[in-house]
Order: sequence, then structure tokens, then C-alpha cells
Amino acid sequence: MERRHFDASWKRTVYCGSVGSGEENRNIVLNGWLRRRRDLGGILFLELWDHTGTLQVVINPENFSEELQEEARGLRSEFVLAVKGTLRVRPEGTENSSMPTGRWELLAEDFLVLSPSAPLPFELHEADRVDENLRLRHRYLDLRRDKMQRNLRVRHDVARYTRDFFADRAFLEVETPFLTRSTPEGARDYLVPSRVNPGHFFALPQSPQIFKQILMISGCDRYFQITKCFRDEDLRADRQPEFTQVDVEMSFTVEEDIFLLLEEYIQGLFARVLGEEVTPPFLRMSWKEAMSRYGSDKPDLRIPMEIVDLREVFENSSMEAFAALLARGGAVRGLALPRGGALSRKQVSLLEERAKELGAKGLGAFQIKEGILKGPLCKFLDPSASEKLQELGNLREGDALFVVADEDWKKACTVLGQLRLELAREHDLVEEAWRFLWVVDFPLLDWDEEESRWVAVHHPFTAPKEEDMDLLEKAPGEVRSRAYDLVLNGNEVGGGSIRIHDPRVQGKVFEALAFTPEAAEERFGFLLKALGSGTPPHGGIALGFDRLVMLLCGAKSIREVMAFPKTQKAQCLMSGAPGTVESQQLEELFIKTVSSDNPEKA
RNA sequence: GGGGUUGUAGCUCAGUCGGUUAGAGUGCCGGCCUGUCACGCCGGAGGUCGCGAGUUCGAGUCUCGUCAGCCCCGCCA
Repeated sequence: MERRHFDASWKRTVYCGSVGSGEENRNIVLNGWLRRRRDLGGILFLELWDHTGTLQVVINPENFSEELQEEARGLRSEFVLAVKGTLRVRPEGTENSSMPTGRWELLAEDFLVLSPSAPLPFELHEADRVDENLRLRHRYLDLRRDKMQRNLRVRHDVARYTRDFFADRAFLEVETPFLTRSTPEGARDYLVPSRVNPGHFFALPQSPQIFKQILMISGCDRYFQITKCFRDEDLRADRQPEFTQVDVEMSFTVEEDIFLLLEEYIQGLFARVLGEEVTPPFLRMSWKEAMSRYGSDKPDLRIPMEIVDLREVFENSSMEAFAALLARGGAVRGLALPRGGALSRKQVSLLEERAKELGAKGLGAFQIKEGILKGPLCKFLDPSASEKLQELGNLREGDALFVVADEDWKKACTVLGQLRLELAREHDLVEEAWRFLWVVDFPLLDWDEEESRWVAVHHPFTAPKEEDMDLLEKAPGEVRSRAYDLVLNGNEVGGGSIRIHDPRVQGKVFEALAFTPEAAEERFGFLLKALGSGTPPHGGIALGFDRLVMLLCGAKSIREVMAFPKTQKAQCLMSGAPGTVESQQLEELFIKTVSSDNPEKA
């Protein structure tokens, strides 16, 4: 027989998932992958899949030559087929109501195998239960599933909406370079050696921060970009070495403009992608309040548990360690767990262990059982203190209260903040909702023990609050910045700030960061020069695009919404990146490696 | 760098107190079956129990080490 091939006559006339009423009895052609096969001996049913869905194909041997019957019996999972035939309503009683196209089927008249497939390493319909390792190694198969196709499509929809949203509001999309200069502050850079400049390196951008500020100085007025950023740090479920940001910057702007713009953006996004309503304005909360009440700078407001101050209970109690700690300026904080009274001694001691792991010196526990407050610390509390404790913790019958004391107020809060998250998950206390929050008034600087100097909490170009400027020299840790984060259900989905537009202020901040004028000149000279050439007040925000898409998809990890993500060791299991290179390539770059496999143990 | 957890057939898992030939479901291969839809029925192949030591008469099981995946802490301006 003449060898047939994929010519124009075999091109699909309709997608598998989009057949519908009004098309009955038409001749159609489908192209797709064979998802399932049910061979009844005579009649043969195929489920043909493409990214739009699946349609049942009927192969009745009576309509086919011996040769094609034989070929049909040899069809296997994920073969790529073109099928010609008549679309028809299924015979009465054979409809499948659990299938979107279950009223129809294609009565095949001819088919062509376009490509065979080797047996699969895992079954596609069970991929959600399969080792992620395996899915990543065979990502082309993993992505050939409705769920992953849907995630990719949501991602596409978010990107498209984003582009339209900002373009409609006179934002200019500008590409900034990937081959750029290493920035000493912040995350580790990915480095790229320059062949034509021996011994010199590019760095892949951690964010387009400096470039977008320079675009403002250039008079671009409003800029946005959906762009990759790179950080060579350890990975998490919501962190990849390369990730995508929606980067936004505006000139002649103040915080309120950014909040309004982003709230409108988010409202439209949720309406468009999920058809759900979220209503601005979003709650705003100072960093200090967030830390104090939730022990986190990205509190999950779906959890109805709050950290409380127990100073009043313990400052005059006979628990001398706590009283002394409080007198020295330390903190005693508590977190109530509804129905935590039922926790066993073992469960409580596991929690105590966990608190220690998180850096607490210990964990005090109270439980109310049958109207009586119980716990090892009870003996230090007189009746009024005991009452005060129950009142502050808002304790009811059957509840528990956990107490952490620490010299450092922040430490006490963050330990309880982490326990809050873990307890809420364990005891199913996380409400179903979209809870947005702006966290504002971040500290500008944070003391770095290792380097024994102040470092920027956000980045070194964040503007300090005008009213805190005079603290910059006296009490750097007290200075608040004009930075803000957008938080959704405990995830930081965006962060930004009003930037410094006065070169003198920028100089002072560099000074506070212990950069000598020479070091500042060496590292950021071009920015300082630009700042001194007519800089509009400006500010902006960067949204974590992958995280946003993850939340919209209801996914547990950003890997689920990235086509080709990397593992925790920053490897691509499919392509095998990173890999070794030819020694000639290294020579060209004037690079010598110390040891090819394990430099640390060499 | 640290803590936790997982690793047994292609895949998902079971494997008792250390005991003879390591099982199930599914997939794969072969046979039967003309309205199935997770098709059904019958048969078959398929194992470096992650890897390496050790204890023991005997190790999938116990001990130590090691590798890999994932989650978390540190880190992520």
C-alpha cells in the first residue's frame, strides 16, 4: 500500500473538546493523542485527546480493510493520530454524562498514525499521585494533562490581562537587560562570565530595580514589564531560582496611587480569571502590628488566632524569670488555640520541642479543663493574674494558651507566628477566603550580626519616611521606610516602595549601610549620577507572578504553574541542567574549576 | 549549613517479632470478547528491596554511613 502522510486532508477541522450541537452528521477530521483504548474484540473505542478535551472515536471493523483493522488493534496510549469520520450523536443509552463531549462520538472512516509512543513511565490520569521527580523528568507527558494545560492557560490569561491592564493605563512596556552588573546587596547572583572581557562577569538580574528607576529618570513616566528574575538561593515550594515578576514603576507618585492601582488590578484579575469578587480597599496594617498580632510580616488573615501581650500577667508575678525579663525590656507573648485543651501531654511536649527548634527557649502551656486553668506555670499566678491571663488570651472552656518569653520581642512573636500557622493547618482552622492585606511602615534597616552592620530590609533605594529622617544616624533601627508588601492568605505576592529621588538622601542611606563613598561610587556610581540629573519622585511594586498564578490555580507549589521548573537542588531533571562543559569552553572564558564534582570536600 | 520525611516491580503501595520461593492493584505482553467508557474474562513476563558497610546461622526488616526527592529553618535587598 502507498505510504500515506500528513497532508492537508488530514488536518483537523475541529478540536476534540469543542464538538457540539449543530455539528451532527458532519464529516470532520480530528488530530490528537490516544488517551484510552477499549478493545471489545470487534468494535474498538478510542478516546482522542487534545488540549481542549477528549472525544470518543468508534472504530467499527466493518468499515475498514483487514490491514487497517490490524493497525487499529496495534494502537497504544499516546500515539498521535489523525482520524476522519462522521460526528454523530451517540446511540440512545450509550451517552456518557460524566464526559463533557459524552453525547457525541466520531464514527471513524479512516485514520492515520502520525507518530507512535513508547510505553509510558507513568499513567497520565494518576500523575497527581506520582513522584514529582518522575513528572519533572518526563515533563512533556506531565504537561499533556488537562490539569497542567489548565494551569498553563491560567498563567497565560494572567499575563495577558496584566499586559492589557497596564498598557490601557499608559504604562510603557520596556525590556531591561538580563546580562547586567552584580549587585552586592541582597541575594546571591547568578554569574555569567564575559569571554571578551576576561576575568569579568555579568550577573543575571535579581530584579530590574535599578533599570526601572533609571527609566523614570529618563522621563518614561510609567513603566511595566513581565520579566524573569534570578536568585541563587535555596529553593522552597514558592521559590525557584528563576521566576517571573510583574514589575511596575510610576513617576510623580505616592503610596496611595500604587495601592489604588494594584487594588484595581487585583479586583479585575480575580473577576476575569476566577469570576470572583474581591472588594477594595484592602486592609492596611503596619509591619509592627503584623509582627505583634501575627508574628509574621505576611500574616495569613484566614486564621482566626492572634498573638497577645501577656506583660500585665507576668510583670508582677512570682515567676521571677519572666518578671525580670520584662523589666529588662523583653517580651512575654501568648497564643490561644481554640479547643487546645484536648491536647495530650505528649502533643504539648511535641509543640514545646517545635518551639525550641524555631529558636524559643521554651514554651509555656495552659489548658482550661472543666473550668480550671491548668499548666506548670499556674503556681506562679495569683487568682487575679490567672483571671487576667484568661481575659487577655480570650480563653474559653477547652482552650489552650501557649506562651513564649524572649529578650527579643520579635523572636517571641515569630516563634508563636510559626506555631500559629502550623496549629491552624493541623486543626483545620484556616477559613476558605481571599484575605488581602497591605503591610506598610517596614523598618528601613535591619542589623546583620554576621556582617555587623545595618543592611536594607527592602533594598538600598527605598525611601525612608520623611518624619524618621533624623533618626537615620541616631537610631537606624527605628527608621521606618516607605515600603509596602501586598499579602494574600499568608503569601507575599508583591512588594514595593517609594524610592529615594534625592541624591543627598541616597548618600545618607549608603552611609547608614556602611558603604564608604568610594564603595558607593564603585557599585552604584551610575545610579547616583543619574539621580543627580533630574529625578522625579517615583515608586512602584513588583508582583510575584508565579505565586499569584499558583494561588489562582489553587496549586500547592509554583512548580505546578511553571512549564519547566527546577528541583530543590536547582536542577532541571528533564534537560539535566546544570551540566558540565567542554574544557575548551572554560579556556575561552579564562576559567579554571577547582574540582569538578565536589569543591567543598576537595 | 541544620531539622524532618520518603526511597520495595514501569507506576501506586503492602510486607507482622529478623526466618523458606518478596506480594497486591494498575500498567506492559499474549489470548478471548461488536456499545464500551477506570470495559470485562483468562494467561504471562517483570525485583541490584536507593547505594555501601556491619551485626546475625539468616537482613526488605536491626545498626552505622552515604546518595536522591520533597517539606521546613537559616538564607531569599
